[in-house]
Amino acid sequence: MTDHYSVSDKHLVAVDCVIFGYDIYDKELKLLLIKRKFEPEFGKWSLPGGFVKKDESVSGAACRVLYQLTGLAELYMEQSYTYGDINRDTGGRVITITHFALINAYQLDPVMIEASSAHWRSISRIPKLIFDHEKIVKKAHRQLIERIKVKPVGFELLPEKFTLVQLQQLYEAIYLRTIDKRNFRKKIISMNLLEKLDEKEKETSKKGAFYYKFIPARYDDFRRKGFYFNLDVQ
Amino acid sequence: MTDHYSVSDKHLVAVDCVIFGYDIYDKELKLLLIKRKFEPEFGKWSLPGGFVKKDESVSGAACRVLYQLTGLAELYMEQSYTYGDINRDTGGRVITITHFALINAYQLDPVMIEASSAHWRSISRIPKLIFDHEKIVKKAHRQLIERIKVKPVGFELLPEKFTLVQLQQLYEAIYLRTIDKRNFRKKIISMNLLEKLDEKEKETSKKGAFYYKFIPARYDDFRRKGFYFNLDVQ
DNA sequence: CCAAAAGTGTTAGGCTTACACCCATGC
DNA sequence: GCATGGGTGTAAGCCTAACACTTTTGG
Repeated sequence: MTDHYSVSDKHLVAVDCVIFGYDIYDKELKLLLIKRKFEPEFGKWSLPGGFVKKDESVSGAACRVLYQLTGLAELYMEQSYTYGDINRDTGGRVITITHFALINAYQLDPVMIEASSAHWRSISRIPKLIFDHEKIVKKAHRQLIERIKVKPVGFELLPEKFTLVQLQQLYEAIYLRTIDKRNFRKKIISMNLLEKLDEKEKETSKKGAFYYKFIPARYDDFRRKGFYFNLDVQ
Repeated sequence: MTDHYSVSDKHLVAVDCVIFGYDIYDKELKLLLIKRKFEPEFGKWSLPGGFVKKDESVSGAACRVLYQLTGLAELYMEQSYTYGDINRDTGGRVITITHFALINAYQLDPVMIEASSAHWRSISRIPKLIFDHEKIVKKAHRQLIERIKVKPVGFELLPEKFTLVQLQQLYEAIYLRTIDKRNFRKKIISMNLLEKLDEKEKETSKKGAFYYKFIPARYDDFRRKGFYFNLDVQ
């Protein structure tokens, strides 16, 4: 009998990463983009990516790409979608499994970023990207919006200590709309997942705003009891 | 400079299809499974699948697999998830992009099914499947549940004319729980997407139940006006 | 006339939304 | 003392969930 495995076509398989970051100072959701370092499309803006190797899993490849770019392991990462059109990459037939990652921009080593010629670009001012990368970004952003509504992943984008104002601004930056302050606070506080610290953030106001921190263990506990996170608020 | 494309590893890439069907008579959600026709795992239960060829897109490959198995084109199909662990397939390193499809089991040619040694199996009595196919099925089923809550795709699984009782039973079969009859009817009727026919289904009751049909054009119209489908009901 | 399935409304409570003023402090 | 941003409560309305009886008709 024929060996279906050995007679079948093989393909280049890549991973591309939509890396989201957030800047509490200019209050914008950002993407980590690179200038492509090889042909075709040398020097053009692109998502960070790489080919999947023989001896690594697809998610392993995504982690490697992230690690090589940022020096960070253990980031929040999720598979987004797989793009497999024949001519999506002008350099050859490449199937790409895209992922999105959330990183706290403050953990990031600026030297590393510089070395990779990577740059943060605001989600609302994305430059022209190669291939189908703009479509990939749009889809990942829609998925991020759905995700932060129902899973406490927004904290991955913030420093460990943050104010409620900062948390709300993060959600506004992702949703790309404003949120009612009182409704937002009521909802997040009522979930009982935050610890209010005694310390205040005093850079942005005279009165100062209390810092909070997210308690992952409490979320895990509540989840086991059937609780659902929800920050879908007007 | 090195050509990153030509020096990179290539992989076998497959598609696997989780094909959902529904039987209005035994009121169960079913999966179309096949007995594998080559080694390894010859003769074992498996999802229908196939390798992606050089000259076809990933979604094209999924359509081909579906068409070869069922003779049907233009089915509802959606990409589910990509599985890329190194040893997930014992026959070799294969990355698979899974899809789920919804088919109206009555359109299906039984001869075709027979020829492919395919069989419908109830979702609640899935046999042991090869590789990671059980995990694939679970994820696809969860995605189907989320999808039919917010998109009118359930009608793909029913004949063109159906009763409200049948529609509710379909939702119950997918959700794997009961739904309150009055709440369900109120909600689906209030969406104004169904046309009530004059004709009655009289096989299952003496009184008979009115047939309805789904009006896709009305859904498209409402969607454009910002309406959201929702059948997440208790 | 009776068994079997179809069909129908109402109410209570919870959740979402909308909305405006006081507080604390540095300058 | 005033400008700036932080922080707080309530009421209306909508949506969801719970719940039981009547209708129709073939046999």
